[in-house]
Amino acid sequence: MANYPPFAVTVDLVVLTVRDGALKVLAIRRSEAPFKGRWALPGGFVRPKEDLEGAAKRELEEEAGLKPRQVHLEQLATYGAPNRDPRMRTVTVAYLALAPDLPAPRAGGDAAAADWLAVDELVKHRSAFAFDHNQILKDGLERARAKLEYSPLGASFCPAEFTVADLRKVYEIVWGTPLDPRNFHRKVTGAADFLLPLRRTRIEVGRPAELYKLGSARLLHPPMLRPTVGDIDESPDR
Amino acid sequence: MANYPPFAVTVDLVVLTVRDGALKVLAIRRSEAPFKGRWALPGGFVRPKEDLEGAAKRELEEEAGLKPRQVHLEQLATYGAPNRDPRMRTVTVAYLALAPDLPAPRAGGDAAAADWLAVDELVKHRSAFAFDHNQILKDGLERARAKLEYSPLGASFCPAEFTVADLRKVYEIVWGTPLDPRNFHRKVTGAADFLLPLRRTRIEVGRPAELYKLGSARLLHPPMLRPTVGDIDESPDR
DNA sequence: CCAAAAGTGTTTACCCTACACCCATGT
DNA sequence: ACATGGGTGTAGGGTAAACACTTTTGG
Repeated sequence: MANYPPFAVTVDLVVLTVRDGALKVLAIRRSEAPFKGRWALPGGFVRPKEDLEGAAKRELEEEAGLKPRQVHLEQLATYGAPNRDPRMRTVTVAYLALAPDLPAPRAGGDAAAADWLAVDELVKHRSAFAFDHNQILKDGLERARAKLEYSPLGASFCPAEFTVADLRKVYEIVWGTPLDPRNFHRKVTGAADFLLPLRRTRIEVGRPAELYKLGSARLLHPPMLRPTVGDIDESPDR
Repeated sequence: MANYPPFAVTVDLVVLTVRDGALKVLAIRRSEAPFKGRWALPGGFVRPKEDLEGAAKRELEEEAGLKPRQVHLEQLATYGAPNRDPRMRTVTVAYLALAPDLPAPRAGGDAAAADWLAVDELVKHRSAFAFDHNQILKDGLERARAKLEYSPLGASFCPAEFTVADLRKVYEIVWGTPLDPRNFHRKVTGAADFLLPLRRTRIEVGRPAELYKLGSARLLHPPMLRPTVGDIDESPDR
């Protein structure tokens, strides 16, 4: 017990939001070596008397200016390859955060620049985050996409009051696939305790849309299924 | 960078198997303070040049006598409450392992006694594992139960060659609920690439059963749904 | 022949997809 | 009136639950 190998423990955050019609991830431009000048996920050391989720919430405030209240936060996975940080032996506990499109201060406490990067662009250009953050982002995206199917998590991207169309756009953007508005509507309004109607409407264009807030259900049952991409015809062109 | 709070990093294992018609978890009797004499999950420190999964595999061999080859192993979650170990600040990365009922050596390298404990009994008696291992076990059970629905993971509890009835018993034991043998049969044999028939049979009692090995599918589609426990009638008695 | 378990067929209900259609607003 | 999106109805196909029934062995 007296002796054990010492590790540095950090938390890293995959903070996702839907903004300008695209799925975006919060990234920090590194101002120090290693990987100076490269993008990285926000994160930092866990303090001696802080629990892991507490550290994640603190970083969320410090680096993203986001109040944990408004954000869904869950543990994603832990990464600890011996050489993931060239400076020292580090284990990082990654958290996934889903935030509505708030007018949040972009850069946090640190001097480094922070920005929302479009996930599609990152994937197209093979990203190039520092450390193993490409993998962490990939795992976070997959978790978020999978969870939309059976959880009320999509609403975490919406403001407190939203319309069915707002929610549908979140699904379409996160999944990158169009959904039938009519079937989507029936599905989410039909699920017990999933959406709570506010008996008010909001007008944008066309018929006013009913406003909802999230209900008490923690599961969407039956689940919303992602359209199977290559079910019969794999090639979209031609 | 020069200075950071040092942590001890450990891996803990939730090793599940089906044995004597019950779901069992591998437990170690602690021979040292704290929690001396109490049951705990097997685990240990991660070594300086070892990655996390490597550490989990090493513990699997050392403490359970299980070759990682025969076992499904996946990361479960990470636990790092500041006081989870009274001796020092420790973060543990928990792994979930699913093993067939091998004639495995019970006790491993350590002097401490190891045994398979029935999960039902533990839950009934409010367990009482050391540290936060009750929570870790609970999370591991939930993960295992959920994954049976949509993955070929149930077969990890079976030997390399098994019958549909073998697999069904795994599901029934892990979920604690009876399943219709006929619908189960149709479902698992109907899913593409899920089971590979070996064109041989095995005789126990009654009509010989076809032998199968696991196919290449990594997903069971459509999923096998757990019977909803309290769908209408919550009380089983009366 | 009977018991026991393996495996098939059939019925019914539900859910999903697709799309026709109506509704409520702004211009 | 018409454009625009919000929302409902409905027909067809597929999957699941329940259970009758047939098959293949051992006693």
